[in-house]
Amino acid sequence: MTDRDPVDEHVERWLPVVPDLDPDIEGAVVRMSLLSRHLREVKDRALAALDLQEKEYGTLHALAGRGGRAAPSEIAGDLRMAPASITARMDALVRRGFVRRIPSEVDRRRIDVELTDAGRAAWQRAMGVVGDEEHRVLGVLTAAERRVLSDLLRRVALAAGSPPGRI
Amino acid sequence: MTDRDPVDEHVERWLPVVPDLDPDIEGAVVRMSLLSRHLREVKDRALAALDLQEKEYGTLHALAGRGGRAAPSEIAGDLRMAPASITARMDALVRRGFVRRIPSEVDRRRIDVELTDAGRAAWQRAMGVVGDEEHRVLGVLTAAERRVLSDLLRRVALAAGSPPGRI
DNA sequence: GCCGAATATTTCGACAACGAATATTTCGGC
DNA sequence: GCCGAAATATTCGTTGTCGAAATATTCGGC
Repeated sequence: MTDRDPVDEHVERWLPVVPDLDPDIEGAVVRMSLLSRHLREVKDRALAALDLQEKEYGTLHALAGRGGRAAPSEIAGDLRMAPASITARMDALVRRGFVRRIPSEVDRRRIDVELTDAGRAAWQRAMGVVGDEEHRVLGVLTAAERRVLSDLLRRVALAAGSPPGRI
Repeated sequence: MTDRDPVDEHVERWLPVVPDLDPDIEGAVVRMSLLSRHLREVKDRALAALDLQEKEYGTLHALAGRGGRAAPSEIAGDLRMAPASITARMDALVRRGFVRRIPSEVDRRRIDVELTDAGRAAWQRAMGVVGDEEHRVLGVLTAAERRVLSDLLRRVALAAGSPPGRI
């Protein structure tokens, strides 16, 4: 069968003291958390070769997902962050020349953000790197297994009612 | 079959612009991240009824997992945090009377932290709440499906080489 | 037309985590 | 026994995020 991982040892250590601990629930919960963190870290390291931080890429990606132009509050919703936090992120991207601010013509409360050509180019370069990392980590499973995994997670997510966002 | 979730719409929106996007990989990655976040939030809300923050519970839990007494650096490793960050967490728990600092007899560089009776009681009360939330969220899957999910995640985690920790 | 409520962004203050630097102690080689 | 290297917890300065307040604008009712 498959090997044991650190989470198995964690569960084994806890079972005596918490008899009603479900190893599969605990295992799934802890592994999801660890894997999400791990993925963020490997993406960050891979993106460093392109002189881009994971959070910069995430912001560019969300903006590209809105067609390259959006309101800051829309980006905040997509990234599940507070609107106030977007200001600093956009400031940094503006400084790097990846984004420009454009006051909306129709609603002068809004100050849209827009990808520059350099920003779009950086995003496109980085997208491959991020995809490769995801593929590399999930690549130990067969395509069929990945389908099973994704389907199981979808059912949990639907029941949990986790709100949309985090593109 | 099962319903669609927001991640499906996200993937559908991106597929035209990124043709080589694998819906199952993207789906699994995004859902793991969203679910981990969601679990942390529901735990935090549930623990609020016990006047405990999720991070306080996590620290108490890690300490209990070490038998109720440990070095700060050990707790930092278990929680995958920087040792420097543990100082403030323990300060707060000491203020609440859940933890006390005890200079080690054998190695005077170490200042062990130890659960008080009140700390152990708070942890035990909270443990049930956290377990219930995990069970509630993962409960939409059958026991056999949870086993499949946990096994798939173990294989990914093993291949990714995600280091131990985060009890 | 005007006024209050709602909306959108930004600023501000607080907080948590980090890395680097610091102080103290232990360990190993001589 | 002693000295430099390693280890341990802490302090300090920086960064990133948040919620609340501030500012500017739009909308709806009258």
